[in-house]
Amino acid sequence: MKSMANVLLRNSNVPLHAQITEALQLQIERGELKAGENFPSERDLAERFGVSRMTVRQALQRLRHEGLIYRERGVGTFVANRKIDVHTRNLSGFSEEMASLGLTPSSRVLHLKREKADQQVAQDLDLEADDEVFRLERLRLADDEPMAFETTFLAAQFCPELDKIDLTKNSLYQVLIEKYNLQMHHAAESLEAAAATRFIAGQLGIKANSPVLVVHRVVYSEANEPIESAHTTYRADRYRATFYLSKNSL
Amino acid sequence: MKSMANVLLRNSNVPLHAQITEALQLQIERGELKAGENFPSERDLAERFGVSRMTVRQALQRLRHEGLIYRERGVGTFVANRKIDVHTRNLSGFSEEMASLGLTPSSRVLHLKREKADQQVAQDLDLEADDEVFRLERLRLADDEPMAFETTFLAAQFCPELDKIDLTKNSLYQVLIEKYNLQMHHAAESLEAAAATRFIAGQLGIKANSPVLVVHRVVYSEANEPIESAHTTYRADRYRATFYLSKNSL
DNA sequence: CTTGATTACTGGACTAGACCACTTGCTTTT
DNA sequence: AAAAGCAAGTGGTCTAGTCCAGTAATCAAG
Repeated sequence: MKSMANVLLRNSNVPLHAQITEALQLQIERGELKAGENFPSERDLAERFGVSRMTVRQALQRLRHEGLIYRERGVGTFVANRKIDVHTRNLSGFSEEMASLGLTPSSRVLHLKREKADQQVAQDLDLEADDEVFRLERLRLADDEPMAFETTFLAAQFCPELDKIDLTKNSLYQVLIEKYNLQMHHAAESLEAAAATRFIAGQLGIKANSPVLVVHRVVYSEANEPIESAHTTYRADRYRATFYLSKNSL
Repeated sequence: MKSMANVLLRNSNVPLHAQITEALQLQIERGELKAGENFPSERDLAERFGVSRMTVRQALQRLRHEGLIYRERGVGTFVANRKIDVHTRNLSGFSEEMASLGLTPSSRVLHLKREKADQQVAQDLDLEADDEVFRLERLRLADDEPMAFETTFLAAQFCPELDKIDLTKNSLYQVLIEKYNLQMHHAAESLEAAAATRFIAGQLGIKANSPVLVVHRVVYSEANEPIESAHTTYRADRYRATFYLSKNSL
Protein backbone atom coordinates (compact mmCIF):
# COMPACT_ATOMS: atom_id res chain seq x y z
CA MET A 1 0.00 0.00 0.00
CA LYS A 2 1.20 3.47 0.83
CA SER A 3 4.71 4.23 1.98
CA MET A 4 5.25 4.69 5.67
CA ALA A 5 8.81 5.86 5.44
CA ASN A 6 7.68 9.34 6.45
CA VAL A 7 6.75 8.02 9.88
CA LEU A 8 10.38 7.32 10.72
CA LEU A 9 12.78 9.90 12.06
CA ARG A 10 16.02 8.92 10.46
CA ASN A 11 18.32 10.90 12.72
CA SER A 12 16.53 10.32 15.98
CA ASN A 13 18.25 8.74 18.95
CA VAL A 14 15.41 6.23 18.95
CA PRO A 15 16.47 3.30 16.77
CA LEU A 16 14.49 2.58 13.65
CA HIS A 17 13.41 -0.85 14.83
CA ALA A 18 11.94 0.70 17.96
CA GLN A 19 10.07 3.27 15.90
CA ILE A 20 8.70 0.53 13.69
CA THR A 21 7.66 -1.50 16.72
CA GLU A 22 5.82 1.51 18.05
CA ALA A 23 4.16 2.29 14.72
CA LEU A 24 2.89 -1.25 14.31
CA GLN A 25 1.78 -1.46 17.91
CA LEU A 26 -0.23 1.69 17.40
CA GLN A 27 -1.86 0.29 14.27
CA ILE A 28 -2.78 -2.87 16.14
CA GLU A 29 -4.23 -0.97 19.06
CA ARG A 30 -6.21 1.31 16.78
CA GLY A 31 -7.65 -1.73 15.03
CA GLU A 32 -6.09 -0.89 11.67
CA LEU A 33 -4.54 -4.32 11.77
CA LYS A 34 -7.15 -6.72 13.04
CA ALA A 35 -6.93 -10.24 14.34
CA GLY A 36 -8.28 -12.10 11.33
CA GLU A 37 -6.70 -10.10 8.55
CA ASN A 38 -3.50 -10.41 6.67
CA PHE A 39 -0.51 -8.82 8.27
CA PRO A 40 2.00 -7.41 5.79
CA SER A 41 4.98 -9.62 5.06
CA GLU A 42 8.48 -8.77 6.19
CA ARG A 43 9.43 -7.76 2.68
CA ASP A 44 6.36 -5.57 2.40
CA LEU A 45 7.10 -3.78 5.61
CA ALA A 46 10.75 -3.32 4.71
CA GLU A 47 9.74 -1.60 1.50
CA ARG A 48 7.03 0.52 3.09
CA PHE A 49 9.23 1.77 5.87
CA GLY A 50 12.21 2.09 3.56
CA VAL A 51 14.47 -0.04 5.74
CA SER A 52 16.27 -3.33 5.50
CA ARG A 53 14.48 -6.57 6.21
CA MET A 54 16.60 -7.35 9.26
CA THR A 55 15.41 -4.12 10.81
CA VAL A 56 11.75 -4.95 10.48
CA ARG A 57 12.52 -8.45 11.76
CA GLN A 58 13.85 -6.89 14.94
CA ALA A 59 10.62 -4.96 15.36
CA LEU A 60 8.47 -8.01 14.66
CA GLN A 61 10.47 -10.12 17.08
CA ARG A 62 9.72 -7.61 19.79
CA LEU A 63 6.01 -7.59 19.01
CA ARG A 64 5.96 -11.34 19.02
CA HIS A 65 7.73 -11.39 22.32
CA GLU A 66 5.09 -9.11 23.77
CA GLY A 67 2.40 -11.44 22.50
CA LEU A 68 0.86 -8.96 20.09
CA ILE A 69 1.57 -11.05 17.03
CA TYR A 70 2.45 -14.61 16.15
CA ARG A 71 4.08 -15.98 13.05
CA GLU A 72 3.95 -19.17 11.04
CA ARG A 73 6.72 -20.16 8.74
CA GLY A 74 5.61 -20.33 5.15
CA VAL A 75 2.26 -18.77 6.01
CA GLY A 76 2.53 -15.32 7.44
CA THR A 77 2.27 -13.03 10.43
CA PHE A 78 -0.95 -12.54 12.38
CA VAL A 79 -2.30 -10.27 15.04
CA ALA A 80 -3.08 -12.24 18.21
CA ASN A 81 -6.53 -11.73 19.70
CA ARG A 82 -5.42 -9.81 22.71
CA LYS A 83 -7.57 -10.07 25.77
CA ILE A 84 -5.59 -10.48 28.92
CA ASP A 85 -2.84 -8.31 30.35
CA VAL A 86 -4.23 -5.66 32.68
CA HIS A 87 -2.84 -5.82 36.15
CA THR A 88 -0.43 -8.68 36.12
CA ARG A 89 2.02 -8.60 38.94
CA ASN A 90 5.28 -7.25 37.62
CA LEU A 91 8.46 -5.85 39.01
CA SER A 92 6.94 -2.80 40.60
CA GLY A 93 6.61 -2.20 44.30
CA PHE A 94 3.50 -1.91 46.41
CA SER A 95 3.08 1.81 45.69
CA GLU A 96 3.22 1.39 41.94
CA GLU A 97 1.00 -1.66 42.01
CA MET A 98 -1.73 0.05 44.00
CA ALA A 99 -1.51 3.19 41.89
CA SER A 100 -2.01 1.14 38.75
CA LEU A 101 -5.16 -0.28 40.31
CA GLY A 102 -6.48 3.20 40.90
CA LEU A 103 -5.92 3.12 44.65
CA THR A 104 -3.97 5.61 46.70
CA PRO A 105 -1.06 3.92 48.44
CA SER A 106 0.41 5.01 51.75
CA SER A 107 2.59 3.52 54.45
CA ARG A 108 3.22 3.55 58.15
CA VAL A 109 6.82 2.83 59.05
CA LEU A 110 6.72 0.72 62.19
CA HIS A 111 10.38 -0.15 62.41
CA LEU A 112 13.64 0.77 60.68
CA LYS A 113 16.86 -0.39 62.30
CA ARG A 114 20.26 -1.68 61.37
CA GLU A 115 20.88 -5.18 62.67
CA LYS A 116 22.74 -8.41 62.06
CA ALA A 117 21.27 -10.57 59.34
CA ASP A 118 19.73 -13.81 60.48
CA GLN A 119 20.44 -17.00 58.63
CA GLN A 120 17.53 -16.90 56.23
CA VAL A 121 18.14 -13.29 55.26
CA ALA A 122 21.88 -13.84 54.91
CA GLN A 123 21.14 -16.65 52.49
CA ASP A 124 18.64 -14.62 50.49
CA LEU A 125 20.99 -11.65 50.20
CA ASP A 126 24.16 -13.71 49.76
CA LEU A 127 25.79 -12.20 52.86
CA GLU A 128 28.38 -13.40 55.37
CA ALA A 129 27.30 -14.30 58.86
CA ASP A 130 28.28 -10.99 60.44
CA ASP A 131 27.08 -8.60 57.76
CA GLU A 132 24.47 -6.06 58.71
CA VAL A 133 21.13 -5.32 57.12
CA PHE A 134 18.37 -2.80 57.49
CA ARG A 135 15.13 -4.24 58.71
CA LEU A 136 12.15 -2.22 57.60
CA GLU A 137 8.65 -2.99 58.77
CA ARG A 138 5.77 -1.17 57.19
CA LEU A 139 2.02 -1.32 57.27
CA ARG A 140 0.84 -0.71 53.74
CA LEU A 141 -2.45 0.99 53.09
CA ALA A 142 -4.60 1.46 50.01
CA ASP A 143 -7.12 4.27 50.21
CA ASP A 144 -6.28 4.42 53.94
CA GLU A 145 -7.36 0.85 54.51
CA PRO A 146 -4.76 -1.67 55.71
CA MET A 147 -3.83 -3.96 52.88
CA ALA A 148 -0.59 -5.66 53.85
CA PHE A 149 2.14 -5.92 56.43
CA GLU A 150 5.62 -5.95 54.97
CA THR A 151 9.06 -6.72 56.35
CA THR A 152 11.93 -5.74 54.08
CA PHE A 153 15.62 -6.54 54.42
CA LEU A 154 18.34 -4.64 52.57
CA ALA A 155 22.09 -5.19 52.76
CA ALA A 156 23.45 -2.23 54.74
CA GLN A 157 26.53 -1.97 52.53
CA PHE A 158 24.40 -1.12 49.51
CA CYS A 159 22.38 1.64 51.11
CA PRO A 160 24.20 3.34 54.00
CA GLU A 161 22.20 5.79 56.07
CA LEU A 162 18.92 4.47 54.79
CA ASP A 163 17.52 5.13 58.26
CA LYS A 164 17.83 8.87 57.66
CA ILE A 165 15.33 8.85 54.83
CA ASP A 166 11.62 9.41 55.23
CA LEU A 167 10.04 6.32 53.72
CA THR A 168 6.54 7.44 54.55
CA LYS A 169 6.44 9.70 51.56
CA ASN A 170 9.03 8.18 49.25
CA SER A 171 8.66 4.88 47.44
CA LEU A 172 11.45 2.61 48.61
CA TYR A 173 12.19 1.57 45.06
CA GLN A 174 12.48 5.20 43.99
CA VAL A 175 14.96 5.83 46.78
CA LEU A 176 17.02 2.80 45.85
CA ILE A 177 17.26 3.94 42.26
CA GLU A 178 17.87 7.62 42.88
CA LYS A 179 20.02 7.61 45.99
CA TYR A 180 21.91 4.36 45.65
CA ASN A 181 21.71 3.63 41.93
CA LEU A 182 20.28 0.19 42.62
CA GLN A 183 18.30 -0.85 39.57
CA MET A 184 16.17 -3.91 40.04
CA HIS A 185 16.07 -6.24 37.11
CA HIS A 186 14.28 -9.42 38.09
CA ALA A 187 12.90 -11.20 41.12
CA ALA A 188 11.91 -14.56 42.52
CA GLU A 189 8.64 -14.75 44.41
CA SER A 190 7.00 -17.50 46.35
CA LEU A 191 3.41 -17.34 47.54
CA GLU A 192 1.62 -19.34 50.14
CA ALA A 193 -1.59 -19.18 52.07
CA ALA A 194 -1.53 -18.97 55.85
CA ALA A 195 -3.68 -18.09 58.81
CA ALA A 196 -3.15 -14.63 60.31
CA THR A 197 -1.30 -14.55 63.62
CA ARG A 198 -2.78 -12.35 66.34
CA PHE A 199 -0.15 -9.68 65.70
CA ILE A 200 -0.71 -9.58 61.96
CA ALA A 201 -4.45 -9.72 62.39
CA GLY A 202 -4.26 -6.75 64.73
CA GLN A 203 -2.19 -4.76 62.28
CA LEU A 204 -4.43 -5.52 59.33
CA GLY A 205 -7.67 -5.13 61.22
CA ILE A 206 -8.91 -8.62 60.55
CA LYS A 207 -9.78 -11.56 62.76
CA ALA A 208 -7.05 -13.85 63.99
CA ASN A 209 -6.75 -17.00 61.86
CA SER A 210 -8.27 -15.29 58.85
CA PRO A 211 -6.58 -16.43 55.65
CA VAL A 212 -3.73 -14.27 54.43
CA LEU A 213 -1.49 -14.43 51.39
CA VAL A 214 2.20 -14.45 52.25
CA VAL A 215 4.55 -13.36 49.48
CA HIS A 216 8.29 -13.78 49.82
CA ARG A 217 10.25 -11.83 47.25
CA VAL A 218 13.94 -11.53 46.51
CA VAL A 219 14.88 -8.82 44.04
CA TYR A 220 18.06 -8.97 41.96
CA SER A 221 20.13 -6.54 39.92
CA GLU A 222 20.98 -7.18 36.28
CA ALA A 223 24.20 -8.87 37.41
CA ASN A 224 22.01 -11.12 39.54
CA GLU A 225 23.17 -9.70 42.86
CA PRO A 226 20.41 -9.84 45.46
CA ILE A 227 19.26 -6.39 46.51
CA GLU A 228 16.22 -6.90 48.65
CA SER A 229 14.43 -9.66 50.51
CA ALA A 230 10.87 -9.00 51.62
CA HIS A 231 7.96 -10.78 53.25
CA THR A 232 4.58 -9.30 52.55
CA THR A 233 1.41 -10.51 54.23
CA TYR A 234 -1.72 -9.49 52.35
CA ARG A 235 -5.31 -9.58 53.52
CA ALA A 236 -6.94 -12.36 51.55
CA ASP A 237 -10.23 -10.53 51.31
CA ARG A 238 -8.74 -7.54 49.54
CA TYR A 239 -5.82 -8.82 47.57
CA ARG A 240 -5.22 -11.27 44.79
CA ALA A 241 -1.93 -11.70 42.93
CA THR A 242 -2.03 -12.15 39.17
CA PHE A 243 0.77 -13.40 36.96
CA TYR A 244 1.48 -13.92 33.34
CA LEU A 245 3.24 -17.14 32.36
CA SER A 246 4.83 -17.88 29.03
CA LYS A 247 6.71 -20.67 27.37
CA ASN A 248 10.40 -20.45 26.77
CA SER A 249 10.10 -18.50 23.56
CA LEU A 250 12.15 -16.20 21.35
CA MET B 1 42.05 -18.14 21.78
CA LYS B 2 41.46 -21.38 19.97
CA SER B 3 38.96 -21.76 17.18
CA MET B 4 35.62 -23.26 18.05
CA ALA B 5 34.34 -23.57 14.54
CA ASN B 6 34.68 -27.34 14.79
CA VAL B 7 31.93 -27.39 17.39
CA LEU B 8 29.35 -26.29 14.85
CA LEU B 9 27.56 -28.63 12.51
CA ARG B 10 27.22 -26.59 9.39
CA ASN B 11 24.58 -28.71 7.71
CA SER B 12 22.51 -29.56 10.73
CA ASN B 13 18.85 -28.71 10.94
CA VAL B 14 19.70 -26.93 14.19
CA PRO B 15 20.48 -23.31 13.34
CA LEU B 16 23.98 -22.04 14.02
CA HIS B 17 22.82 -19.44 16.52
CA ALA B 18 21.12 -22.15 18.54
CA GLN B 19 24.27 -24.26 18.50
CA ILE B 20 26.30 -21.28 19.66
CA THR B 21 23.80 -20.56 22.41
CA GLU B 22 24.13 -24.12 23.58
CA ALA B 23 27.93 -24.13 23.41
CA LEU B 24 28.20 -20.94 25.46
CA GLN B 25 25.59 -22.11 27.94
CA LEU B 26 27.59 -25.26 28.45
CA GLN B 27 30.79 -23.28 29.03
CA ILE B 28 29.01 -21.13 31.59
CA GLU B 29 27.55 -24.12 33.39
CA ARG B 30 30.90 -25.88 33.45
CA GLY B 31 32.50 -22.79 34.93
CA GLU B 32 34.79 -22.18 31.98
CA LEU B 33 33.30 -18.73 31.79
CA LYS B 34 32.99 -17.42 35.31
CA ALA B 35 31.09 -14.54 36.76
CA GLY B 36 33.94 -12.10 37.30
CA GLU B 37 35.95 -12.74 34.19
CA ASN B 38 35.99 -11.23 30.76
CA PHE B 39 33.50 -12.64 28.35
CA PRO B 40 34.71 -12.70 24.75
CA SER B 41 33.47 -9.84 22.61
CA GLU B 42 31.00 -10.31 19.77
CA ARG B 43 33.78 -9.94 17.22
CA ASP B 44 35.90 -12.46 19.07
CA LEU B 45 33.13 -15.00 19.14
CA ALA B 46 32.26 -14.44 15.50
CA GLU B 47 35.84 -15.20 14.54
CA ARG B 48 36.18 -18.21 16.82
CA PHE B 49 32.99 -19.82 15.65
CA GLY B 50 33.62 -18.81 12.07
CA VAL B 51 30.27 -17.07 11.68
CA SER B 52 28.97 -13.60 11.10
CA ARG B 53 28.59 -11.18 13.97
CA MET B 54 24.83 -11.01 13.58
CA THR B 55 24.67 -14.72 14.20
CA VAL B 56 26.54 -14.59 17.49
CA ARG B 57 24.38 -11.61 18.47
CA GLN B 58 21.33 -13.80 18.11
CA ALA B 59 22.88 -16.35 20.44
CA LEU B 60 23.92 -13.71 22.97
CA GLN B 61 20.47 -12.14 22.91
CA ARG B 62 19.01 -15.48 23.83
CA LEU B 63 21.45 -15.97 26.70
CA ARG B 64 20.72 -12.49 27.94
CA HIS B 65 17.05 -13.17 27.76
CA GLU B 66 17.52 -16.24 29.91
CA GLY B 67 19.42 -14.21 32.44
CA LEU B 68 22.71 -16.03 32.00
CA ILE B 69 24.60 -12.97 30.82
CA TYR B 70 24.21 -9.22 30.84
CA ARG B 71 25.80 -6.63 28.63
CA GLU B 72 26.97 -3.05 28.95
CA ARG B 73 27.42 -0.87 25.97
CA GLY B 74 31.00 0.23 25.50
CA VAL B 75 32.17 -2.12 28.21
CA GLY B 76 31.48 -5.76 27.49
CA THR B 77 29.51 -8.88 28.20
CA PHE B 78 29.47 -10.58 31.59
CA VAL B 79 28.27 -13.80 33.09
CA ALA B 80 25.57 -13.16 35.68
CA ASN B 81 26.04 -14.81 39.04
CA ARG B 82 23.31 -17.34 38.72
CA LYS B 83 21.67 -18.52 41.88
CA ILE B 84 17.96 -18.81 41.57
CA ASP B 85 15.95 -20.83 39.11
CA VAL B 86 14.97 -24.18 40.61
CA HIS B 87 11.29 -24.86 40.62
CA THR B 88 9.63 -21.72 39.43
CA ARG B 89 6.06 -22.21 38.38
CA ASN B 90 5.97 -22.39 34.64
CA LEU B 91 3.59 -23.52 32.00
CA SER B 92 3.51 -27.14 32.97
CA GLY B 93 0.59 -28.92 34.53
CA PHE B 94 0.25 -30.48 37.94
CA SER B 95 1.79 -33.79 36.87
CA GLU B 96 4.89 -32.20 35.40
CA GLU B 97 5.27 -29.82 38.31
CA MET B 98 5.15 -32.57 40.90
CA ALA B 99 7.47 -34.78 38.90
CA SER B 100 10.03 -31.97 38.75
CA LEU B 101 9.85 -31.77 42.53
CA GLY B 102 10.65 -35.45 42.81
CA LEU B 103 7.14 -36.44 43.82
CA THR B 104 4.95 -39.02 42.16
CA PRO B 105 1.75 -37.42 40.85
CA SER B 106 -1.57 -39.20 40.55
CA SER B 107 -5.21 -38.22 40.18
CA ARG B 108 -8.69 -39.31 41.08
CA VAL B 109 -11.27 -38.23 38.55
CA LEU B 110 -14.35 -37.27 40.53
CA HIS B 111 -16.42 -35.83 37.72
CA LEU B 112 -16.27 -35.50 33.94
CA LYS B 113 -19.37 -34.30 32.14
CA ARG B 114 -20.38 -32.16 29.26
CA GLU B 115 -22.48 -29.19 30.33
CA LYS B 116 -23.47 -25.62 29.49
CA ALA B 117 -20.85 -23.05 30.38
CA ASP B 118 -21.75 -20.71 33.19
CA GLN B 119 -21.12 -17.03 32.84
CA GLN B 120 -17.67 -16.92 34.37
CA VAL B 121 -16.40 -19.85 32.34
CA ALA B 122 -17.94 -18.50 29.15
CA GLN B 123 -16.07 -15.28 29.71
CA ASP B 124 -12.78 -17.01 30.45
CA LEU B 125 -13.04 -19.23 27.39
CA ASP B 126 -14.53 -16.57 25.11
CA LEU B 127 -17.67 -18.63 24.44
CA GLU B 128 -21.26 -17.80 23.56
CA ALA B 129 -23.96 -18.28 26.14
CA ASP B 130 -25.14 -21.66 24.87
CA ASP B 131 -21.78 -23.26 24.12
CA GLU B 132 -20.90 -26.41 25.96
CA VAL B 133 -17.83 -27.27 27.97
CA PHE B 134 -16.38 -30.26 29.72
CA ARG B 135 -16.21 -29.93 33.46
CA LEU B 136 -13.48 -32.05 34.95
CA GLU B 137 -13.02 -32.39 38.68
CA ARG B 138 -9.96 -34.13 39.98
CA LEU B 139 -8.32 -34.75 43.29
CA ARG B 140 -4.61 -34.42 42.75
CA LEU B 141 -2.20 -36.43 44.80
CA ALA B 142 1.54 -36.32 45.30
CA ASP B 143 3.10 -39.47 46.69
CA ASP B 144 -0.47 -40.63 47.38
CA GLU B 145 -1.17 -37.69 49.65
CA PRO B 146 -3.91 -35.25 48.66
CA MET B 147 -2.32 -32.02 47.46
CA ALA B 148 -4.99 -30.13 45.57
CA PHE B 149 -8.56 -30.18 44.30
CA GLU B 150 -8.91 -29.01 40.74
CA THR B 151 -11.85 -28.07 38.55
CA THR B 152 -11.02 -27.71 34.87
CA PHE B 153 -13.19 -26.35 32.05
CA LEU B 154 -12.47 -27.00 28.39
CA ALA B 155 -14.48 -25.83 25.40
CA ALA B 156 -16.24 -28.93 24.07
CA GLN B 157 -15.71 -27.88 20.46
CA PHE B 158 -11.94 -28.13 20.84
CA CYS B 159 -11.84 -31.59 22.38
CA PRO B 160 -14.85 -33.73 21.40
CA GLU B 161 -15.22 -37.06 23.16
CA LEU B 162 -12.86 -36.07 25.92
CA ASP B 163 -15.09 -38.04 28.27
CA LYS B 164 -13.99 -41.27 26.59
CA ILE B 165 -10.40 -40.85 27.66
CA ASP B 166 -8.89 -42.19 30.85
CA LEU B 167 -7.48 -39.17 32.60
CA THR B 168 -6.35 -41.13 35.61
CA LYS B 169 -3.29 -42.31 33.80
CA ASN B 170 -2.78 -39.67 31.13
CA SER B 171 -1.70 -36.11 31.76
CA LEU B 172 -4.45 -33.82 30.52
CA TYR B 173 -1.91 -31.60 28.82
CA GLN B 174 -0.41 -34.58 27.02
CA VAL B 175 -3.85 -35.57 25.79
CA LEU B 176 -4.61 -32.05 24.57
CA ILE B 177 -1.38 -31.94 22.60
CA GLU B 178 -1.47 -35.42 21.17
CA LYS B 179 -5.17 -36.00 20.54
CA TYR B 180 -6.39 -32.51 19.80
CA ASN B 181 -3.24 -30.68 18.72
CA LEU B 182 -3.84 -27.99 21.30
CA GLN B 183 -0.48 -26.42 22.12
CA MET B 184 -0.51 -24.15 25.13
CA HIS B 185 1.59 -21.08 24.77
CA HIS B 186 0.97 -18.78 27.69
CA ALA B 187 -1.34 -18.36 30.65
CA ALA B 188 -2.75 -15.88 33.11
CA GLU B 189 -2.90 -16.92 36.74
CA SER B 190 -4.36 -15.31 39.79
CA LEU B 191 -3.69 -16.53 43.31
CA GLU B 192 -5.50 -15.84 46.49
CA ALA B 193 -5.66 -17.22 49.99
CA ALA B 194 -8.91 -18.60 51.34
CA ALA B 195 -10.33 -20.77 54.09
CA ALA B 196 -11.19 -24.35 53.14
CA THR B 197 -14.86 -25.09 52.79
CA ARG B 198 -16.11 -28.26 54.45
CA PHE B 199 -16.27 -30.02 51.07
CA ILE B 200 -12.73 -29.06 50.07
CA ALA B 201 -11.41 -29.82 53.53
CA GLY B 202 -12.94 -33.26 53.34
CA GLN B 203 -11.39 -33.94 49.97
CA LEU B 204 -7.95 -32.75 51.01
CA GLY B 205 -8.02 -34.33 54.43
CA ILE B 206 -7.54 -31.11 56.33
CA LYS B 207 -9.65 -29.26 58.87
CA ALA B 208 -12.42 -26.97 57.71
CA ASN B 209 -11.31 -23.32 57.61
CA SER B 210 -7.68 -24.27 57.20
CA PRO B 211 -5.91 -21.87 54.85
CA VAL B 212 -5.75 -22.94 51.21
CA LEU B 213 -4.19 -21.39 48.14
CA VAL B 214 -6.65 -20.93 45.28
CA VAL B 215 -5.14 -20.61 41.83
CA HIS B 216 -7.24 -19.60 38.86
CA ARG B 217 -5.55 -20.22 35.55
CA VAL B 218 -6.56 -19.54 31.97
CA VAL B 219 -4.32 -21.09 29.34
CA TYR B 220 -4.05 -19.69 25.82
CA SER B 221 -2.77 -20.89 22.44
CA GLU B 222 -0.16 -18.96 20.50
CA ALA B 223 -2.96 -17.13 18.71
CA ASN B 224 -4.21 -16.13 22.14
CA GLU B 225 -7.33 -18.28 21.99
CA PRO B 226 -8.33 -19.51 25.44
CA ILE B 227 -8.02 -23.29 25.76
CA GLU B 228 -8.56 -24.09 29.39
CA SER B 229 -9.88 -22.46 32.53
CA ALA B 230 -9.04 -24.10 35.84
CA HIS B 231 -9.48 -23.53 39.55
CA THR B 232 -7.00 -25.35 41.74
CA THR B 233 -7.21 -25.36 45.51
CA TYR B 234 -3.94 -26.33 47.17
CA ARG B 235 -3.29 -27.32 50.75
CA ALA B 236 -1.38 -24.41 52.27
CA ASP B 237 0.69 -26.69 54.44
CA ARG B 238 2.10 -28.63 51.52
CA TYR B 239 2.21 -26.25 48.63
CA ARG B 240 3.85 -22.99 47.80
CA ALA B 241 3.84 -21.36 44.35
CA THR B 242 7.05 -19.78 43.11
CA PHE B 243 7.44 -17.37 40.21
CA TYR B 244 10.14 -15.60 38.35
CA LEU B 245 9.53 -11.97 37.45
CA SER B 246 11.51 -9.91 34.99
CA LYS B 247 11.50 -6.40 33.61
CA ASN B 248 10.25 -5.72 30.14
CA SER B 249 13.47 -6.54 28.41
CA LEU B 250 14.69 -8.17 25.25
C1' DC C 1 -12.86 -36.07 -9.62
C1' DT C 2 -8.52 -36.86 -7.71
C1' DT C 3 -3.72 -36.68 -7.70
C1' DG C 4 0.68 -34.61 -8.41
C1' DA C 5 3.77 -31.08 -9.99
C1' DT C 6 4.69 -26.24 -10.44
C1' DT C 7 5.05 -21.79 -8.65
C1' DA C 8 4.83 -17.84 -5.87
C1' DC C 9 5.18 -16.32 -1.42
C1' DT C 10 6.16 -16.72 3.53
C1' DG C 11 9.28 -16.55 7.60
C1' DG C 12 14.03 -18.30 9.18
C1' DA C 13 18.90 -18.22 8.76
C1' DC C 14 23.04 -16.14 7.54
C1' DT C 15 26.76 -13.07 5.57
C1' DA C 16 30.15 -9.38 5.30
C1' DG C 17 30.39 -5.44 5.64
C1' DA C 18 29.44 -0.25 7.68
C1' DC C 19 28.72 3.52 11.08
C1' DC C 20 27.58 5.13 15.72
C1' DA C 21 27.71 6.03 20.84
C1' DC C 22 29.87 4.83 24.66
C1' DT C 23 33.61 3.43 27.98
C1' DT C 24 38.23 3.07 29.39
C1' DG C 25 42.87 3.60 29.70
C1' DC C 26 46.87 5.85 27.96
C1' DT C 27 49.17 9.92 26.59
C1' DT C 28 49.98 14.42 26.07
C1' DT C 29 49.56 18.91 27.46
C1' DT C 30 48.85 22.34 30.81
C1' DA D 1 49.64 16.52 39.63
C1' DA D 2 45.63 17.39 37.21
C1' DA D 3 43.16 17.98 33.03
C1' DA D 4 42.41 17.36 28.25
C1' DG D 5 42.69 14.66 24.28
C1' DC D 6 43.26 10.52 21.76
C1' DA D 7 42.77 5.75 20.35
C1' DA D 8 41.18 1.20 20.87
C1' DG D 9 37.63 -1.70 22.00
C1' DT D 10 32.70 -2.65 23.05
C1' DG D 11 27.82 -3.37 22.14
C1' DG D 12 23.93 -1.28 19.21
C1' DT D 13 22.18 -0.38 14.78
C1' DC D 14 21.59 -0.99 9.99
C1' DT D 15 22.18 -2.43 5.07
C1' DA D 16 21.49 -5.19 0.97
C1' DG D 17 21.77 -8.92 -0.28
C1' DT D 18 21.57 -14.78 -0.51
C1' DC D 19 19.81 -19.22 0.35
C1' DC D 20 16.60 -22.42 2.51
C1' DA D 21 12.29 -24.84 4.09
C1' DG D 22 7.66 -24.69 4.61
C1' DT D 23 2.79 -23.40 2.89
C1' DA D 24 -0.93 -22.84 -0.27
C1' DA D 25 -3.05 -22.14 -4.46
C1' DT D 26 -3.16 -23.23 -9.26
C1' DC D 27 -3.15 -26.12 -13.00
C1' DA D 28 -2.33 -30.15 -15.69
C1' DA D 29 -2.42 -35.16 -16.14
C1' DG D 30 -4.31 -39.40 -14.76
